[in-house]
Amino acid sequence: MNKQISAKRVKPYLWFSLYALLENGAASKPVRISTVELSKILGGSQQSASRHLQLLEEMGLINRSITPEGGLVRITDCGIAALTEILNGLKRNLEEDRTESIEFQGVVTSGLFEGAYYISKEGYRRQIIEKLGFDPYPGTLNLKLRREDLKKRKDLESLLGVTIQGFKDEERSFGSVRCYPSLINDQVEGGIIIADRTIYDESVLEIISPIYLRKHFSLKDGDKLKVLAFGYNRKEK
Amino acid sequence: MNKQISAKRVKPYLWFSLYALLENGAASKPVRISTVELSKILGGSQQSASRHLQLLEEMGLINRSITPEGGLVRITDCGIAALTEILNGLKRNLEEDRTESIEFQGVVTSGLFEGAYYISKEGYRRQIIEKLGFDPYPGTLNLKLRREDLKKRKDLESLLGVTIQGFKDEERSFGSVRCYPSLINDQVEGGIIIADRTIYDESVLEIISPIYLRKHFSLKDGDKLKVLAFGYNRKEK
DNA sequence: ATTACTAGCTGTCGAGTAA
DNA sequence: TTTACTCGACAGCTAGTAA
Repeated sequence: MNKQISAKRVKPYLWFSLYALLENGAASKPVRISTVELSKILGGSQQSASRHLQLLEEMGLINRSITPEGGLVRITDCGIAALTEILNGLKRNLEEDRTESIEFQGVVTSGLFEGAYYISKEGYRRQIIEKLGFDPYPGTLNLKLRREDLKKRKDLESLLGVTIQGFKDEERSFGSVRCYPSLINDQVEGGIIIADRTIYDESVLEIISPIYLRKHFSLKDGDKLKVLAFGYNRKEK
Repeated sequence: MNKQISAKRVKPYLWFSLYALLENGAASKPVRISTVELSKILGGSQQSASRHLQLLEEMGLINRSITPEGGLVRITDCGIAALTEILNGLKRNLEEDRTESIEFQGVVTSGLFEGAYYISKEGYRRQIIEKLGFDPYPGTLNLKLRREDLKKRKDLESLLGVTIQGFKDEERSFGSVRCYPSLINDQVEGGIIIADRTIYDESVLEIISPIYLRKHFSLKDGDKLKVLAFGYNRKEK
């Protein structure tokens, strides 16, 4: 992903051309589409379709390789971002409040063993009991996500979770974190913790649970684990 | 909702103006917004914003009442439809496969007592046992939805459910139906049946369950019932 | 068959301005 | 302050055509 082009910077007519490509499956894989075909879809001329493709490519929103049988077009990550921006805007404003679940898979890794310190703070613990409905084991399990699940983490963060308020004790202050109720390996309840200012990289999920997960599932570093997280769309009415 | 204007007929630049209005909360309630304010949001001139509003109104996508303090703008059902069309397109193509839950509330009504006939057909029963995981009580419960839940029914239908295939017996043929696994009154598992060619009006949900719900909850016609239905976004990858 | 250039047309934009 | 008109400028469109 190069320079991020906000969807707002993409002119409306080009955005709709990009959308037409999306509708024709150019998101995940390159798609064979001629300028004549695209013009039919857009309801314009072949010349305009051609120009749109040139401009979209120039802006880095699509990749193409042109052959005599028609161009091979694929939307870039940057293009997907421009589309997703509008998707999120529409969802925010049009969708009812619903719960959604997102499934993650990853492998167990060792963290910095700081989790225990934070979780055992009464300020956090009390809220977890109250809002998540369980008394957390004093420690967190770190899950390194598969590459293909990185995008899902962003999806999860775009959902509403349970907010655990920050607080102060004698020594220092602790920031707010969000928590998404989760089901671990289809079996154990728990939660995913997302700190608003995280010290972890985005490919690691921090998991809490009422029980000691490493022991319960006999987990060693590198073992696979599945986590099903729940969040809400935000309500706007 | 008058003549249905497909989002495809709305010119890109007008669609984006409509989207800007949505982002500013003009979906559910009228919103006070002057042409100067709108022009700032759109990054254009006051004159263009004014023209866009005129055109959107002409097309029936918004309603306005103009006052000296700035116009009061509300997006019409038709306008919402034009926005939703794009939302659904984006969702279909960008979203991962996730389960979503939708909650319905309604009151128990008497149906035509045909449910028992259909459910007891082995062709349906076997599939329900296999795909839903329970042996259905031979009958359906009809739930008359609240007005505000009618839209949710469409949301539910836009999700993927479990398909119960049609079949033939000696006498006649039976059509396919879709079923959405559900939780009734937070307690009993069951499913919502949506026939592809329904004889019921859209404000009535047909519910199946392994138990006789009327007896279990001591239900009389007019009693309230809550149903939480689960469906999947369609996968496109 | 393709894509994409040039030329000329059309429609959108925005400054000025009226109501 | 508003909204919205007129009209000159030009962005984006299409037809014709080249490669």
